[in-house]
Amino acid sequence: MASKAENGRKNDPQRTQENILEVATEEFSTHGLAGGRVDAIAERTRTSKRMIYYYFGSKEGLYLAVLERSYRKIRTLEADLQLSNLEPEEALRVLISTTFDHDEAHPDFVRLVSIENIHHAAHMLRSEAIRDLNVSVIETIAGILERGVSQRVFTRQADPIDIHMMISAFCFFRVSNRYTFGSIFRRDLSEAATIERHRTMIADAVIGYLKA
Amino acid sequence: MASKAENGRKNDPQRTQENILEVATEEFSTHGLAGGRVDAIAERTRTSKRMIYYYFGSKEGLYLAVLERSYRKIRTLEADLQLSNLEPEEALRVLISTTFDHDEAHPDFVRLVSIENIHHAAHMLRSEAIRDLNVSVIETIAGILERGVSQRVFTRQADPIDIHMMISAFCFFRVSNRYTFGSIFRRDLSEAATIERHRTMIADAVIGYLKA
DNA sequence: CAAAATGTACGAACTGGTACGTATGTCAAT
DNA sequence: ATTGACATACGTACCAGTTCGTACATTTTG
Repeated sequence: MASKAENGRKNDPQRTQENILEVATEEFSTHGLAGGRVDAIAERTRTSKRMIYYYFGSKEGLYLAVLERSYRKIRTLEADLQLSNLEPEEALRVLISTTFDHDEAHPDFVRLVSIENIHHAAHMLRSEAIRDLNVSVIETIAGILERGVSQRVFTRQADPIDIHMMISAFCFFRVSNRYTFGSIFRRDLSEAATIERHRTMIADAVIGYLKA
Repeated sequence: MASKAENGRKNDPQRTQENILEVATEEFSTHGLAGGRVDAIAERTRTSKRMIYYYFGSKEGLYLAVLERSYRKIRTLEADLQLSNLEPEEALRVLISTTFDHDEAHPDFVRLVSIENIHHAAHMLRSEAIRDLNVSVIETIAGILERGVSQRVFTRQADPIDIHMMISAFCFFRVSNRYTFGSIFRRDLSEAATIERHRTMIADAVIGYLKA
C-alpha cells in the first residue's frame, strides 16, 4: 500500500536521526548555537521535537552531534588522496586545491568551526572523535616538505603545521569572512573568476615561500 | 564632600554610555549576539538595564553600537601610518606587521567580525559609518604595489584587494581560529615565539609572492 | 507482549522590553 | 542667590512572549 499516505507511520530511526542532523546543521550554522532554535529545527523535520530529545538528549547534545558529523564527513574526503607518487610541488598543489575546494563547497562546515571558536572550542575539546582527525594532514604535509627539501626543489625548512595554517587561513577566511569582506570591498568572493584566481594565488604563495 | 559615598548619584551620560559599551563588547564578543544577555550586561554595568534601552533602544541597537565603536577604534590606528617615504618592500612589511599586531592585540574585534559573518554582515550593511572605513588600506597597498613594480622590486602585477585578503586571512585566522586550531594541533598560538615566527612568515610569503 | 520509536500537549524558567516613579542638571526670571 | 520649570538622566519592579525540556499517551516492531 501507499507508505506515506494516510499517516501510515513507519519507524525508521536511522533516517529520523539523519533527518534531524541535516536540519540542525542548517539551523546551527546559520544562527549559531545560542541563536539556533530547537523548535525551528523540529518544525522543519519530518518528525517532532520529542525525537530530538529522545535521540540527542539536549540542545547541546544535538549541536555536538552536528559538529561530529560535519568533521566525519571531511575525513573520508581528505584521507584518500594519493600524493606520495607525485612530485613534491605537484603534491602540494593538489593538497592545496583540495583544501580550497572543500572549504568553498562546505560553507556550513566553515561556519560551524567559526561558531565553535566563539565558544572557545569547548565542545570540540569534549569530543575525542574530532581531535584525532586532522592530524593526518600534518603528516602528509611533513612528507611532502621533506621530499621537497631533499630534492632541493624547496629551499626553506618549514614547520608543517605552520604551512597547514597558512593554507587553511586563506581557504577558510575566503568563506568565513565572505560577508564582511564583501560588504566592505563590494566584492563577491563566490564569483567563478575570483575563485580561480584565488586558488592559484594561495598555491603560488605557499610554494613561493618554500622556494625563497 | 565625598562624591561616591552615600549613593550620591552623579549624572554622567558619556561615562554611562561608554561603560555600557565596554561591558557589552565583552559580552557580545564572548557569547555572540543571540548568546549575549542584556541582563548580564546590565548587571556588570555600574548602571541599570533601563539605561541600555534609554541610550541604545534595543539589544540589536546596542550590538550595532558596539560594532561601530570597535571599527572606529581601528581607523585611528591604521590611518596615521606614514608609509610613502619607505621603500616598497619595507612599507609592505610595516603594514603587514601592523595588521598582524592589531589582530593579535584585539581578539574582541576579531570575534565581533566573526559573529557579524554568521549574521551575513547584516548589521554592518546597515551602518554607513563602517563601510567607508577599510577602503583606505586598499589605496595604501595599491600605492606600494605600483611603486614596487615600477622600481622592479616586485615582478608580479597583483590586485591590491587580493593582497589585502591574503594578509588579513593569515592575521585574522590566527586569532579567530585560535581555539579549534589549538585544540586539534595542541599548539598555543599566543606563545611569544610562535607570534614572532608567524609575523615574519606572512610577510615573507606575501613579498615572495610579489617577487615570483 | 515488551521494547523501541513516535506524537501531543504542557510547564517552568529565562529574557527582551517597558511602565512608572525619582533624581539631577539647566536656565530664565525674580 | 533663590526659585521654579522643564528636560535629561536614572532606578525598580514587572510583564509578556519565547524557548528548552518533559509527562503522558500511542503506535510500530520483533
